[in-house]
Amino acid sequence: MIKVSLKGDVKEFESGITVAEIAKSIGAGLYKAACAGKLDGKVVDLRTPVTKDCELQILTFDDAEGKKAYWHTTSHIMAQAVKKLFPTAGFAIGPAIENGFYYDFDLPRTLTPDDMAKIEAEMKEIIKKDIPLERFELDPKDAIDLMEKEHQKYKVELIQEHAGKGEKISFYKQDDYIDLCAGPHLMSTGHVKAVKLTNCTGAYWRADAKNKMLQRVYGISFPKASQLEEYLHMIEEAKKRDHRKIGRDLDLFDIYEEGPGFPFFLPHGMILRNQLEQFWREEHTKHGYEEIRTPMILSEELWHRSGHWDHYKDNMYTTKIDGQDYAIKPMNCPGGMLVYKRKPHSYRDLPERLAELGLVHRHELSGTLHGLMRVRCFTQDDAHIFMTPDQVESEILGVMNLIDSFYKVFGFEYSLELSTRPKNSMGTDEQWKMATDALIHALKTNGKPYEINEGDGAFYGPKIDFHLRDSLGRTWQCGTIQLDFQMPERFELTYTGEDGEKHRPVMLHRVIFGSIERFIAILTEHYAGAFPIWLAPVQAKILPISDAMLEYAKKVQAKLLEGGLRVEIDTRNEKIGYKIREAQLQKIPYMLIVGEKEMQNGTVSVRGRKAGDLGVMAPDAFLTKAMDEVKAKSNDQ
RNA sequence: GCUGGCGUAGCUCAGUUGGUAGAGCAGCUGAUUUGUAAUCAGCAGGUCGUAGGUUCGAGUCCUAUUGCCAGCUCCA
Repeated sequence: MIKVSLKGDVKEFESGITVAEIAKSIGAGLYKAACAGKLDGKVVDLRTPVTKDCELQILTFDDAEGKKAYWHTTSHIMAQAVKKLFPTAGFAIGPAIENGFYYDFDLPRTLTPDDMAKIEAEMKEIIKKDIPLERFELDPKDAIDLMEKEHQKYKVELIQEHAGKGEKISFYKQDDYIDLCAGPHLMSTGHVKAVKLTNCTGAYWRADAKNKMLQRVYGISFPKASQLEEYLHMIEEAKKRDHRKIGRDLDLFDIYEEGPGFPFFLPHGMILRNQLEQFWREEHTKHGYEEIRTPMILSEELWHRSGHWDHYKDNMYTTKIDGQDYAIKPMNCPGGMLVYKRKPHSYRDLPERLAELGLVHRHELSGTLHGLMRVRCFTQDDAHIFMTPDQVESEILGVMNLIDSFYKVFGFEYSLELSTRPKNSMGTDEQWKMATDALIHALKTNGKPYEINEGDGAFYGPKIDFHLRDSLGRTWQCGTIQLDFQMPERFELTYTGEDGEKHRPVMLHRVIFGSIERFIAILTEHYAGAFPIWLAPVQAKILPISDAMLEYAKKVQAKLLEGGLRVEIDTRNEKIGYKIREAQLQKIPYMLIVGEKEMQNGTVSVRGRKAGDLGVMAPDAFLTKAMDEVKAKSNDQ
């Protein structure tokens, strides 16, 4: 007999009893809901025998790991359905992802929406039949034989990779469908309830464009039909937040066919942008930065010197002037180098923090363009910090704090990633080690958790990236801090030290918004277009009830404009309900309704876009309230 | 760039087996002068992404091209 502790409740079982059987002994409901087990903190398959005293947790769909097993099983059900419809199908990989699962198939023809419906119907059949998933293990050699017999070349390739580890290879079998898989899985297909295939696209085997393109089918499943409906509803809601749609609707920005990847900023978008830039300038001035602006077109020779030509020329636009070769800047750094070199520097001048809102152009692949999130021309809120080696850490920490303070203003969550030396890079191992160690040390001092992306650094140095999470759960790289020992070398930057000798400064590239364009896109989706009052293009709209109040409305507007508020009047001959509806749809923070009563009393009736009717007040009182909120950058409107 | 889907009025979309385009909203005009999310009526608006081809005839079928969308890849 063995003792198993379940949420602190200790029970005795026969040694060798499986996790699933333990779940069953507790109740049929739990058995049906069970997705996997957690044995002494380790996730295990439900079929795992328990042979010693332990602590056990039965994982269900409500647990992250359970959800994964649930979705992964659904992906196997999809594969079984595909095998029935396409007996010669090749199977690559089919993991659970953040929301649902996918499976990559090698099929004789491309799938149509009609096929998707058929696969879905077949999956429902398989679920109805409640086919048990059986787990078995083979030696690597036998595993390869089995998959070769099944004509599964991708699986053979996967097993060959695992073979070296000398472990047994596990499989799961449902009827005639056998799949290589580590698990864990549900006990049978009937435990999966509501299923929906959501998308079908191409994807390369091992994500390499040189390999064959497979067909990736995405789907999601839930234990209850209502949960599936809720999920689909949430997706619909998220779509309404799409910055491309809101951008057009609110007159913020747009992209036209005439300039793929080159966005236009419309009047309201320009106000938003200018507010962000103003905030940015104020903060940078406070933190000891000096703003510069460098030219957009510079000679090709400069880009050879900087190393961009060798490492980045495929993404660069070029032009000829008077027969000479020039390039349009894809980054601001070389210009910054020239500015640093304008005069001799003393160690007393350092750090020199040169900031630049620099418009850069990069030739991105056409298929990667996405609204303002990914464009071919964008403004980096760049800065290059030149410093002595012993200033490196405090400068990095200073930038990390500055970034943190910016993101807090918008209420953003972010995660940190450290990217190390890529294959195609400049500099010596020693320099890279020094730079990477400096970043790691700063990260440790800063104390926030971070992930490491091996080989994902810039060609001139390692970096710390700041990833913001958007309303759809996608993460976008915004802020980045990149340490650079190369550029100062290449441009022969120097400063005179305390010892009177020439020294090489260290340089830091950094951005906070990353790209103003991308940041505005994320903001637009984050707020669903309802920007806090300090950013709102129109902060208040005066809605006269009839033409008789127009004169009074203009007086109120003049007063508020005078006070620094962005105010418009809806002068149209429409009913008040209509004007309110329009202002609401335009997400204007405050509506000021003026009718007979307000005109006589010299007041305005204030309506908040979220709060509704806020009562009557004098224009001055409203102005004070609104301007206080602007100043506080509050998001309470 | 690759794979697949799509491209009709400013926006959202109809358009039947190929027989030379239609609605709602927005716009304009008129009436209405209105109290917290859509007043009524009229008018105007499109060489159906572009270029070829098939056909007596193409928004509809074929080819190419371009843009958009989803994903791969890439990255701020």
